Amino acid sequence: MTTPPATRTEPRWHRRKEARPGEILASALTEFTERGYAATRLEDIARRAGVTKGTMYLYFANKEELFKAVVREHLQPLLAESRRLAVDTQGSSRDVLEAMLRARFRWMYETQLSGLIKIVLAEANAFPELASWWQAEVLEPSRHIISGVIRRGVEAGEFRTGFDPEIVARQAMAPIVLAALWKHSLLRCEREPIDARAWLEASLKLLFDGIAAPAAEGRS
Amino acid sequence: MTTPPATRTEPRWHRRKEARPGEILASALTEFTERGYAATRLEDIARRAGVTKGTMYLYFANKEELFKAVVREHLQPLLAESRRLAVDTQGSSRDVLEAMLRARFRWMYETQLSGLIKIVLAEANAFPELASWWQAEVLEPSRHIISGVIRRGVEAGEFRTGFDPEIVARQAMAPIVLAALWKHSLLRCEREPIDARAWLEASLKLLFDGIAAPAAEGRS
Amino acid sequence: MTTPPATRTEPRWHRRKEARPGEILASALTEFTERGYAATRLEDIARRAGVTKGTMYLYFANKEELFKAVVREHLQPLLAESRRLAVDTQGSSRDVLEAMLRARFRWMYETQLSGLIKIVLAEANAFPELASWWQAEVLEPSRHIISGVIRRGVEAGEFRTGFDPEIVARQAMAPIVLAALWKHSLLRCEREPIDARAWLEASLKLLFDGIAAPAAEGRS
Amino acid sequence: MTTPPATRTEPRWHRRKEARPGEILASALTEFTERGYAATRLEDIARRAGVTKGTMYLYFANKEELFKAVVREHLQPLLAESRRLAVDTQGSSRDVLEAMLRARFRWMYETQLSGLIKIVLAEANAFPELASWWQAEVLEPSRHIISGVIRRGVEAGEFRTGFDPEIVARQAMAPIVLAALWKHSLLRCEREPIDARAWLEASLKLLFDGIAAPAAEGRS
DNA sequence: AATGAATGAGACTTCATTCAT
DNA sequence: GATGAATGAAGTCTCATTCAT
Repeated sequence: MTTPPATRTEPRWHRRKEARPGEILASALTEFTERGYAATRLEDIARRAGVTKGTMYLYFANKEELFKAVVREHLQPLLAESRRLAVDTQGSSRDVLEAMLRARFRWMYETQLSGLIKIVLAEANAFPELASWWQAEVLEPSRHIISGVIRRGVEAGEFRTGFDPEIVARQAMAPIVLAALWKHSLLRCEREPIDARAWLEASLKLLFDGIAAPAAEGRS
Repeated sequence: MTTPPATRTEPRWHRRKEARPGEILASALTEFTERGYAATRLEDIARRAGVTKGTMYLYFANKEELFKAVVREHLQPLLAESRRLAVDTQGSSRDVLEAMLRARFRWMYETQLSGLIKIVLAEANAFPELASWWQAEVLEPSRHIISGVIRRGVEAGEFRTGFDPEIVARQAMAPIVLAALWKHSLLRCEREPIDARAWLEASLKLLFDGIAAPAAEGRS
Repeated sequence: MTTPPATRTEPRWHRRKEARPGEILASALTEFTERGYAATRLEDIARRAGVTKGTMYLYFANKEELFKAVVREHLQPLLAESRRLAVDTQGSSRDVLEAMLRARFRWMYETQLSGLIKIVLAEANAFPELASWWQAEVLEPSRHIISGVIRRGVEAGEFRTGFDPEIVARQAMAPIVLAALWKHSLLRCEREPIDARAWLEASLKLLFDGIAAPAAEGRS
Repeated sequence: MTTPPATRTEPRWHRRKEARPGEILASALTEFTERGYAATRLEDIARRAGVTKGTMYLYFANKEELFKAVVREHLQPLLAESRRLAVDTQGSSRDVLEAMLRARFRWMYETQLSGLIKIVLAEANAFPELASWWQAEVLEPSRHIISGVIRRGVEAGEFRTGFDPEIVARQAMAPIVLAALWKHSLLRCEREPIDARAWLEASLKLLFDGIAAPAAEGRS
């Protein structure tokens, strides 16, 4: 009547069914980031997730759908977070921009989003619809928000004129995106890897020194 | 008048021993850049090069060796060019740095080196020895030269103190590297792609406004 | 009434984990014996075993490992049998030797070991480690046991002196080995194939007439 | 008039055209013996013969024809020799038989015919027509001649009755054939290889002791 | 006559996918 | 729901064969 006594002493299979897809997705993100789409074997993903190959087909139609789900699902909560970042800050444009970029750094570099960035860049040609979607959902909103803040700073006389805010926004994002890509590629080959946060801070300083209106000069 | 219908007018192949390896390498660079190492089929490379699969094995031992040869061979002439860039310039540190960065843009973005950058980033985990080599041969020398110019500018009182030249060098290279990566990934998905050169120019301006010594202020 | 035409009555495959390796090994022995290592296609082995190519890789890493496993696995039980043959007999040296050679004939000619003999001879150059192993595990023990019996027969005055027992042992084994090789090569081309057992019996007689001590003369 | 001075100083290509097929056949015999038909690459044969792959097609239609030519051509002179062996001897049946077997040993073991024996055994299934031919041209005549001598010895009262001469002939040839096979397979793996000639002599002694008529007893 | 670059059929091997258990 | 044995399409690689030079 009761569960047999000796067999099945390990509860691994007791994991909630609902947890499975998430575990697979997490495992898949790691593997896809590490090896790229084509070179990743479903068996590797399965092993890391603690399941067998067959199980994955209970949750995802095939490799391609799994891949898309990885991007989609990992991005979802991050997008929500992103939208919150846009409105939460107060103060001078510089303060807002600084807070926003630091938040984005935490968001894009320190989380698994960094892996997603690498994936999307590496697989953009194989999955153009994913790349388009990333453009539309992630990059353009991001740049739009940042350039908006810059534009307001210029209008308020806080920032210098003569720059295209769109391009300043790209340059502001550059160290964040590059650091994320580095983290999953060349970082492990570097003999004296620099601290990404130091890189961010230095480039923030550089940025603000560059765009500060002349009147605002004089601080560090 | 018209070409005779049945007779074999074009031979199935030609003896082109000297030209072949180069054609194959060029084809391979394109394909590897486009699809990544694992997803590229040797037959695709062969077709683009105008040969058959078997021919490639006359020149390269296997897929991996072909891949390494692609990186090695395409980089060689570019490295020579790079060394020349380091010494050719005269004038103020700003002028030298500006010339240097513009040259690097031409060198890294406008040539096939842009594809190599994408390849190395995407395959760094699969080919760590290649990534290490890229670090040692390309990135570190690059950064070293640029940070050297910056350091001299600081010593000459032309550039502001208070920045780590190594990090400024990274930030200076950022738009170039990012533009190169973009070119082979998201660019084709962008609805309103920006001009990479405009991006470079804007970021140069931003950079120099950021690092110019206060006395040097006042120009655009 | 008859089997339904369209419905899948026999499944494409069955789960037969325990039985598979043995079936594949049996099939492989036949094919390798028939065609030699290089000329045997994995697909032929698979078809004979009733599986597909891919299945074989579930059990054997590659063709070479499969080949080695064929030799190793088929030999194992035969070696055990061989060791038993060495001790089971009683009586005069002649009786012991006769029983031993007849047993070896049954063991080497009438079983699949005959195929192994041909394989090892044919592939000795391609797989020297296998040949060495065969030497050490099969031939040398075999000869050692047989020459031991001969030596004892000589000491007991039953066999003539003046022969090197090692060489007599070789000659005693010769018809057995040759018959085994014949069985898998020229036999099927022979117009009037002789009976291998008759060959054995005649050569036994010849042998014993040759080595019998003069005192023992007088019988058939 | 004279040969051009600087170019073509090496006379390798000067070899008589008529020598080419022979060189290729010799090289092919070695390679086929060593590796077997399927595993031998035409390029290996070509290299050993000092020519290129293409050249071989000037003399042989394809790999299979080359293989058959190897067997045919190497056998031709040996068959002539064989026919001579049959008639050249005089004396007692024993002397004739002994001379004949020693000649066959020289003929089959000490020449390249030993390689042919191995080839034919190993490839009998792949080239049954070759095997049949070998049977008809080599083995059966051989056995017929030898059993004829034995038969005459029996009729002359020199050899014992009660043996099938055909089978005695097989046993008489056994050490020769086995030694030839050994030479091209297991010999190189043997730790203490025996001398094939000693093996022959011992087995001759054994044979004659076995078949000698009782009256003829008494010698070593 | 000789070469050797080029070919392409065919082998080995991998791995996404299926499905009886 | 989960498994993992089995599949077979597709990729890498080899090598017998061809043919312009």
